[in-house]
Amino acid sequence: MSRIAEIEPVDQDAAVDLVTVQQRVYSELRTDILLGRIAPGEPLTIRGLAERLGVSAMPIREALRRLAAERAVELLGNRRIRIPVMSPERFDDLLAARIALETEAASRALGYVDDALIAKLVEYNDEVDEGVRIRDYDRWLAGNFAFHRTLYSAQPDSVFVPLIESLWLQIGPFLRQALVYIGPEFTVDRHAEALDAVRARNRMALRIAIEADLRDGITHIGNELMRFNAAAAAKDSKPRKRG
Amino acid sequence: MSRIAEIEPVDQDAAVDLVTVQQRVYSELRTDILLGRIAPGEPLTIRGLAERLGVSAMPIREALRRLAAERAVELLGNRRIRIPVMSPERFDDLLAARIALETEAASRALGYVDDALIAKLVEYNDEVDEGVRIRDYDRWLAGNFAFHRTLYSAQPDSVFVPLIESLWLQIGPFLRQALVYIGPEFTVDRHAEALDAVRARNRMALRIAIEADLRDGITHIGNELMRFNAAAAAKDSKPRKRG
DNA sequence: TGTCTTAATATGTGATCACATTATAGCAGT
DNA sequence: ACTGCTATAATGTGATCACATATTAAGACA
Repeated sequence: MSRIAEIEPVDQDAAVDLVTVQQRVYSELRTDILLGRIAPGEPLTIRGLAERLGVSAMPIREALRRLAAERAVELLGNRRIRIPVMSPERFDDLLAARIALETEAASRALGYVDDALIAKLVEYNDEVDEGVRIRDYDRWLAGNFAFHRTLYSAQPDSVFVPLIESLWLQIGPFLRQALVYIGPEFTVDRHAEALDAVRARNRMALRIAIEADLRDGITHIGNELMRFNAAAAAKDSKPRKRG
Repeated sequence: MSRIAEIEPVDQDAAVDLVTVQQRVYSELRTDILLGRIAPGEPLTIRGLAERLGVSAMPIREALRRLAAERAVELLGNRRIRIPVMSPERFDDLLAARIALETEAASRALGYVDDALIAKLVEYNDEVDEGVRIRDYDRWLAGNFAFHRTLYSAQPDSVFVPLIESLWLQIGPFLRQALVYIGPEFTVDRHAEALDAVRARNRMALRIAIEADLRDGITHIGNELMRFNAAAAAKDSKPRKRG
């Protein structure tokens, strides 16, 4: 590397400066899906996304390939890509998988938590409450996921976290829809109990709190699926569009 | 579609005729990793694989991107790709994740099993035994995975199966190494107990059998990790090569 | 007005090329 | 022999183009 090149600041003007374009695209699409900014069943196209994000097709292709492997998007095979649709059976499966993985991940992460991490958990929990207060769905969802991810990620290089995040990506778009449908003030969580269990380093109590958090918080939302889908089916005949 | 095109058999001469080149490449690499034909830590290159499989770089790139999302390969970031290496902590994590997911998946699939599926399970179990008898590692590994996958896949469109297979891909290369190291005749499984539980439609017994199968069969192998890695570390100073 | 056929458009896939950056081999200096 | 520098080779990333095929729009016929 020459001395002249040091003058150039390697073009890190953007706020998020990930090393490759594809990582930025992936990160962006991933957040959109996780927070449900893209609706279930919504079609995506490589060229459309490329134009919208101002990049060529290559980074989009590789980002979508990765998201497809995580089941965040669906490659239909007839040259069509979309966000997967939710069904009662799939929702039940996703909840069961979340409980199985997240209770175990929490239990195994417990040995690594310190006061600094607990402080972050409290912070994210406050974000969730704030999201409910001002009806900010993005903040509610992001805070919720951050709370859980921070806990599980206490264990370094966990194999659980990528699997769990794949489940979140699958449930995110529907969760957002359901959340808007029922309103955030009717949500419930067991974060306080989980925090107590974490502080007491009580493994069993933590498992119970996590399972209760998912079951109460999610099934409550998920039970609205049938009537929600019924309502959606009524207007399903009308076509939709989005770049 | 014109009538003339019907004469052309759409070029399905190959035994495995998946619709896209990338699917064939993915399937091929995936099998190689799952059965441990590629060793942990082994480097891969796009151009090398492209030449070896007789295709261009594009299908390789997309297949590797997908495999990376499944944690079957590792993108180091310094323009280097490799099969992930195993560590005692990661092995312990993988086993715990397998138990958490596979016991639940088995339990949930139990309601869908019929006699035809049980017959297939018996068949795959025979494959495992045959693999032990003639010391065929590929057959042993493939039979084992087929046994479990067939059981879990009894439930249609399971969200568990892709997650579980990601874990298999992560454990495959090491499992093969360990298997060669200790010899297949020292392996144990609890497939018979699992089959009994399946036939009796006994959920709890099935969960216990699956957990025992994984714990006894895998930890026994995994406990050899330390001395195996110690032996490998001795010759690690010598450089390796492979296309 | 509805349905089948046909033309036009759009889309994912694959191939090839250019490029920045990294690793590796070669080589001098001590 | 060993270390540090240099030049060469190799690698992943991104861009652009061609192509087969699926979808959609248009139109003809009844």
